[in-house]
Amino acid sequence: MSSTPTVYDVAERSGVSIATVSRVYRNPDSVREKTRDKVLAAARELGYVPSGNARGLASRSTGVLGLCFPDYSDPDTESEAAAAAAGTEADDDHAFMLYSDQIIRGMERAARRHGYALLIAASLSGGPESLVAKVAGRVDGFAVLARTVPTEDLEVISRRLPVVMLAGPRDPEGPDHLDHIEVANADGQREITRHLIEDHGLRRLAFVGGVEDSPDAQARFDGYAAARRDAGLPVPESPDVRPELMTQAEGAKAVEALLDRAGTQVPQGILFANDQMAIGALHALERRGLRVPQDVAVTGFDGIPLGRLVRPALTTVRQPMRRLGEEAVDLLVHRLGSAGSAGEPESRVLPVDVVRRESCGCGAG
Amino acid sequence: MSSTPTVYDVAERSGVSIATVSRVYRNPDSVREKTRDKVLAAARELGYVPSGNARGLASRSTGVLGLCFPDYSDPDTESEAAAAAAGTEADDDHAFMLYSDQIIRGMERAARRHGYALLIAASLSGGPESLVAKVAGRVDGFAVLARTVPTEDLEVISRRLPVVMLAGPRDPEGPDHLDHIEVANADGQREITRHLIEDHGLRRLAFVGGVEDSPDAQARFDGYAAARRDAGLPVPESPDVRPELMTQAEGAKAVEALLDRAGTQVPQGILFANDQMAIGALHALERRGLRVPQDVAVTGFDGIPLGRLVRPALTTVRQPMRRLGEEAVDLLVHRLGSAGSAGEPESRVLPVDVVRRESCGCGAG
DNA sequence: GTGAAAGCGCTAACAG
DNA sequence: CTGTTAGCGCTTTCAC
Repeated sequence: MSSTPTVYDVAERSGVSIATVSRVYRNPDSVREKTRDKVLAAARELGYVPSGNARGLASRSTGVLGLCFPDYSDPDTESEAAAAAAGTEADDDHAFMLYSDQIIRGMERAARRHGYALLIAASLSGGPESLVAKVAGRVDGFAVLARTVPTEDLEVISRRLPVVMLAGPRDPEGPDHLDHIEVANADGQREITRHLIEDHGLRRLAFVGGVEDSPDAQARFDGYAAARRDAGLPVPESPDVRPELMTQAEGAKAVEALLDRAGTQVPQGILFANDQMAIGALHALERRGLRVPQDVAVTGFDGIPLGRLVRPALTTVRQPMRRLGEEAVDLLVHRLGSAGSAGEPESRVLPVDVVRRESCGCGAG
Repeated sequence: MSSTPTVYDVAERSGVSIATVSRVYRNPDSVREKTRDKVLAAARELGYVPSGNARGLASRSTGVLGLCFPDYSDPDTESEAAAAAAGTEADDDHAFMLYSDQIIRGMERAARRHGYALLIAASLSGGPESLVAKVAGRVDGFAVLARTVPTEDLEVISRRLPVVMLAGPRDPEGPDHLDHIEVANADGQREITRHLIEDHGLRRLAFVGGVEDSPDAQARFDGYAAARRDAGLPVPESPDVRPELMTQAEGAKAVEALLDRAGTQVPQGILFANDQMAIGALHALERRGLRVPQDVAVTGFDGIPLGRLVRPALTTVRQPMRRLGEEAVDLLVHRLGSAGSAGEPESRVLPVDVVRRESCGCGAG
């Protein structure tokens, strides 16, 4: 800690100019080896570490990319401790990778390949002071998970540095100079629905949707509806059940509701807007004495790791979350390149794929 | 992205001085509301975002904490693509959270609570240029996963800002002003070994160690040896098998080696230095017609989520990886506080706990 | 409550 | 290959 040496100190101690010290750190080969060693030695003795801030200021670039994601995990300090103490399944939701963890991993790796580090922050509210603002001020460009940052803030920020929006539909109200990456929610749900209808011959289907304001869940429902239309089945206005949260517990509750309501006309297949709910449903169905997939087929959406391990293994639509992160970095790096800054906002849709496992009636694999 | 407005632009446009603009962003209450609104409005119109670099430079603090972790996942671009294409279990290792993912999560949350953002980087080599140096220059303090950064670099860096070392034993050769957090590897392994010996009455035990230079694995072996000593059993010099990697595949291989070597004297219990290997072993044992735990007990170390899902569920020693991250942040924040900078280097050992599941012969739970 | 001036530690031309 | 000279955009005393 103490006095914090600077280029001047190192320069003086090694008998060169500050410019040379700077060069040693920025482009070592541009300095004669002997000089370089002298500088490095002095730096070591002094405990010199270049200030990223000063560097960034002078060179107008940070070498850092950012990611802002929603503040999921936070209603915790108490509830998590409780879950841990009880050893309940509640922390399953925590033990496995979250959407954001996967994206972080994808971005970190891609960033590293391009020589960037990654700054992450779960965003809170907006305004000045906000973490988003902090991130924005410290990176060369960043990605934002949908609905994390007030559109208004993004509007301002995206005028100053590249921002790519992840997941969620392109917001027509939002700033129009944002790049945007999403996955093919509707296509995926449509295809998995088609699979149930055509390949397994199921007709009595039910769809369990997502929370009110989730555009992803909405798109998935649209895909479901489209597949029904394709097959000449009645097209519903809205999901058969619309849970409060998209958790395992809510999935189980949705099943109860569906069965209670159905009487003897139990659906032949239940499609869930995400894996968590589908997995919760598996347990609930078992408790009600219904076999999956013999009595009722079940499908999810996301492709979380847990889905492969439950019995029966969950048929689902897999989203390439890691790739989402990687593509985000690619897009940012491209924008940062001399070529990129100009172009039109780009919007990519990543393909998803249907993973047929046991819960739909397909064999394993 | 065009001209990048500064405090001067905002000041001019709103008819105040740059000092006032600065105040609006740093301490809004110190400015009359009317003035503040004027400034904010101008900022919005201009698309002004405060430069974190300039701020950091002027105030000598960044509001960011860092984490450097080893570059695990990288032999990838090809091998991962292959695994994905084949849909093999190879990507199991990827699907689940890694050690570093858990720590990232823990740190991110704790950092956020303290108003910090988190900068992460998988470190490459050392020297100038290195990512570590970049991280060091852009944060107020950071954590390093053991053996990630050349000790020499840390020596220099830790003189300038707080660094906390994660996992791995305290390095007596290393810089002595580093704080340090590790988990009770030896204690945990000793306790789980005792459990097998005393509670299950097993005597013919085998220990599968870790890679050569892993101090964690070494400590675990020490714990195993200690438990044997406690029980009056012969104390081995070294693990019965020492794999190249600590993966599922290597765990399976270790089992083969052990069984081939054992003849009819099959061990009654096999203890693995981590969960991955133990899980791989479960499959291998099954293939060889041995039942777990009836014929042979198996234990792991780490407490990864997958261990709870395999059959039989894995008895293991759980490390509090999230807490590792949280404690790291606490330590850093404390050092950063006026009080902290002084104190002696601190070394914490986090307790682990034995999770008794099925693979040792205990019932579920 | 607000302004003026002096850096923070580095990079970036330009000379030599 | 190395030195000189300006700032980069903000925070900070210190006056007013």
